[in-house]
Order: sequence, then C-alpha cells, then structure tokens
Amino acid sequence: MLPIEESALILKLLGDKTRLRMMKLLDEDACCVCEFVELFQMSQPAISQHLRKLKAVGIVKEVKRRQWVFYSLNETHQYYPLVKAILVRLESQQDKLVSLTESGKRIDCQIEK
Amino acid sequence: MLPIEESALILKLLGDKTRLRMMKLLDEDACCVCEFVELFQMSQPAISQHLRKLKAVGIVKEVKRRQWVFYSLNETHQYYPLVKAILVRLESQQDKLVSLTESGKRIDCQIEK
DNA sequence: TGATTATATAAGCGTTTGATTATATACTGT
DNA sequence: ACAGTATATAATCAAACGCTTATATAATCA
Repeated sequence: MLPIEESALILKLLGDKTRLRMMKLLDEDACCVCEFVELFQMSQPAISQHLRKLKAVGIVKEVKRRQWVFYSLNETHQYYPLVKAILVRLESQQDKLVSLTESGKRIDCQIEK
Repeated sequence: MLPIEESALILKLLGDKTRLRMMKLLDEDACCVCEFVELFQMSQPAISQHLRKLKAVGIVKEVKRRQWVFYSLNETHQYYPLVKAILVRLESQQDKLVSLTESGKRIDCQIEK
C-alpha cells in the first residue's frame, strides 16, 4: 500500500500532458531528448526540464550512447506498478514512433527493454 | 483506451495530497464537507473548492441530506476505472473515519454505496 | 423568528509551474 | 582543431494553483 502524500507527488508529475505522453512513449520504447523535441514540437529545454523532473523521483532512468541520452522507464521503482497501471489504460503512442521512423528521425538506441 | 490529454487532467486533480486523500476516503465511504474539514484541519472554503474541482469533472457526485451535502465517487464515470486502479494501491484511510466516529464527529449519511 | 450550522462563492495574494531565451558543456565527424 | 549536433542549466515571466478572509445562501432548531 502506497502512502498518499508521496503518491500525490507521483500523480502530479503524471498530471501534465507533456510528461504523460513522454511516459506512455517510454512505456513503449526508449527515447532520446531530440526525439521528444521532434514529436512534441517543443523547445529542447522544455523537454529536458520535464525529463529532469521525472528523473528526479527516479521513475525514469537514462543511458548515454554516443551523443544521445536515452530515457526509459525504471521498472524497479517503488511506484512503477502504480505508474504502469495508469499507462496501460492510455491510448498507444506507437503510431507516433512509427511516423518518426518514416520521416527518418527515429534514433535507434539499441537498448533492450 | 483513454486519451492522454484528458487523462492528464484527471491525474492532475489526483496529484494534490488533499484531493487524493479525499478520493481515497470517498472510495471507502461517502463523506460530507464538515467531516473533511474536521479530518484535514483545513478551512471549509478550501475543502469546498477541492470538492468543486472534483465535481466539475464529474468524478464525484453529491447528495443533499438535511443540512449536509454528502459526496461520493461516481462509479459510472468514464475515468472511474483509472481512478479506482490508483486508489486501490493507496493505504487505507479507514482508521481516520473510525477516529471521527469515536470522537462523535462522524455523520451517518445513510446512503448506500 | 432569530440564532446556529452547513455549504458555496468571490476576491485577494503568495507560491508554484511550465514555457522561453540565453548560455554552457560534451560528443561527433571531417 | 573546428563546426555541427545533443543535452543541460540558469534566468525570467506569465499563468495556474491553493489558501485565506469575507460574504451569501440554505436548512435546522429552540
């Protein structure tokens, strides 16, 4: 059973449409900052700051590969089951990743989930 | 599958510790405004305003009985399954209701869930 | 009827949030 | 080494948020 106050902090993080989209995308595949920038049509600092918040609580992790930083969900996090229970109910963003690939802007991080 | 943008609005509502406590309490039993005021030791307008936000999206409903307004979860709401999936993972607030009863401040709304 | 209790709403205010621009750091490839 | 690419951080600012106080409305009860 999760403590309510701490849970509220996690839900607040997910209660932003940009971060929630990010989390759903990361649930489907690891992504790097520049992919989010392309997908969301937002400034790179805005993306980085959202990712920083998610990383600050540990619910996402990062791996550096060449010049990129790839983010993925931290499946060992205490709140991962809660987060996952939410994400599974959200519409897939897979088509967005496919579009990215088709436009040649997808970056293969070669990290196995 | 729930749309992400709308889901983010629901999660933002739950991403406040007062509202999340309210929702968990309502998941366990209907409550009226003055009970929340007593439980949370917050001003009555603060409580009313949180409830108004929850009612605005329809995830809680109200029933008037004598001089009280009892709130409860709207189990027919489109987002109820998502909300419930979150609430079941949170620590029970049942002990808070028991304390209220013991201090003689519990109000029996006589509404069946 | 007048006092009390319960709730809602409006206005005001300090804090937080999410974006932007500017700048710094780091890695890549020629 | 240098130009280009990728990311992070800092400063700034308008908008949103959550609380308070003040006030209005409605039901209860003596």
